[in-house]
Amino acid sequence: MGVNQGGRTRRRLSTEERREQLLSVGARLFSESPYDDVWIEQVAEIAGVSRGLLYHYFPTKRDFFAAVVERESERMLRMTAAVPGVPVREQLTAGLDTYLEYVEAHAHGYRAFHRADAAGDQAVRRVYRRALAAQERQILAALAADPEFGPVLGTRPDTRIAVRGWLAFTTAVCLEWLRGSELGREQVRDLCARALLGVLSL
Amino acid sequence: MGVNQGGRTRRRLSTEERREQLLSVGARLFSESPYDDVWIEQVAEIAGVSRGLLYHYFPTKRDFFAAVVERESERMLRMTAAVPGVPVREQLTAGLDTYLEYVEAHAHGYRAFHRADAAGDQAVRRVYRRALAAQERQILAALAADPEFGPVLGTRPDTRIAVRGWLAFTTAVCLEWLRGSELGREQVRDLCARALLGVLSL
DNA sequence: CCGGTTGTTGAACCGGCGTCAAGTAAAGTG
DNA sequence: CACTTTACTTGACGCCGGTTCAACAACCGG
Repeated sequence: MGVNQGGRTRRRLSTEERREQLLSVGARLFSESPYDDVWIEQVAEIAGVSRGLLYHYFPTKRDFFAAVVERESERMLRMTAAVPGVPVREQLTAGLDTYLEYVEAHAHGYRAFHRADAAGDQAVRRVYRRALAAQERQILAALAADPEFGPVLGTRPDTRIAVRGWLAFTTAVCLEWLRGSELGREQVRDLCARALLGVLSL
Repeated sequence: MGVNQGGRTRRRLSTEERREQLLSVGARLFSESPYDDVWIEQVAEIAGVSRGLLYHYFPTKRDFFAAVVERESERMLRMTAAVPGVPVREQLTAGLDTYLEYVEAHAHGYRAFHRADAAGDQAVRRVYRRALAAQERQILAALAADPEFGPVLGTRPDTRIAVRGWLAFTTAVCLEWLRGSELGREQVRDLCARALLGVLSL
């Protein structure tokens, strides 16, 4: 009694702490294995907690996954907020630098986040799409505000899709980078920057 | 007796026909719902067949999904085979045209195929990655054979990653295109072509 | 030290996957 | 028209992971 399977005495955390811990474990597991290879029991065991507790914090496994994705998307958006007033060509390099910094620092969460693209159900997808749309909006706004790009691109209908595609490009490159890392951060940054300018080529 | 739930008399197909039919139904369902929202029973019912028969053709649900993905990847590679000798700038437009033709004609399969990216287990992922690697190889070979691109790009380490990223770009744009289709096929083609040339910009 | 609040447990339930044995009937073969 | 072959059905069962819920125990105020 009073002990769990690890042999340590049970610790009672605050709701916030426990929630955070569970999401953290989830991010790690979901980054390593696809959705249905992640056992709810596995999450509980690693967290040193019972299966039932997870269902106290999250209604279903999917909601749990959605929460992991949402937490990561919030963190990502917070870190990559645009700096208004600066020309796109400069802002791009700086923005990509912080983005890549985030990717390196939260590789697990980043991978888990991008699993929501194809793996999730409607609810998970909605969270994912909202995050993507926010990034997209951020970029489009920065482009529109720039005297070099704004006037030209505003009139073209494919600008939005191009930006969305570029996000997919960047994501794929980053995931590949995390995987093998045959490239340095600067190379990745320059490649992605070149890609955006190329896609929008005038 | 002698009738299944649809009320029609049972039809006996050849192994190949039945297999093809099941994969076809699978492609449709997997394109509409994520992996675990697709019941094996649902597939059987739509095919007008018993649950047991599916397990006669495919050992497990995952093998079934893997077979759907593989079938689609084969079809895709068959249709987008490169034409040697032709300069990349010309080949690119033609190749993208057939690719987009494939995407439109087999939208279900295309979507189902790209679910394997994040949804599948190891076996499914392997099939997916093999298909992607084949496309990548195809493009790299075409680039290497071209007098304009070959000599320059062969020396750069980021060419492979750039191509992989471009595939992600193209995929994202196509999925978006299928979804809302605010763009015409020519626009999508030109956008993707511009993207590749831009990424490889010298 | 006691009682209430609340984080937490353990076990049972449910529903889909996967198995199997025994059979049914549609096509080919003579 | 028998006879064989084999695609296909049926239904029952075990298993396993997601999900539920009543009871428990750790902390806190009095």
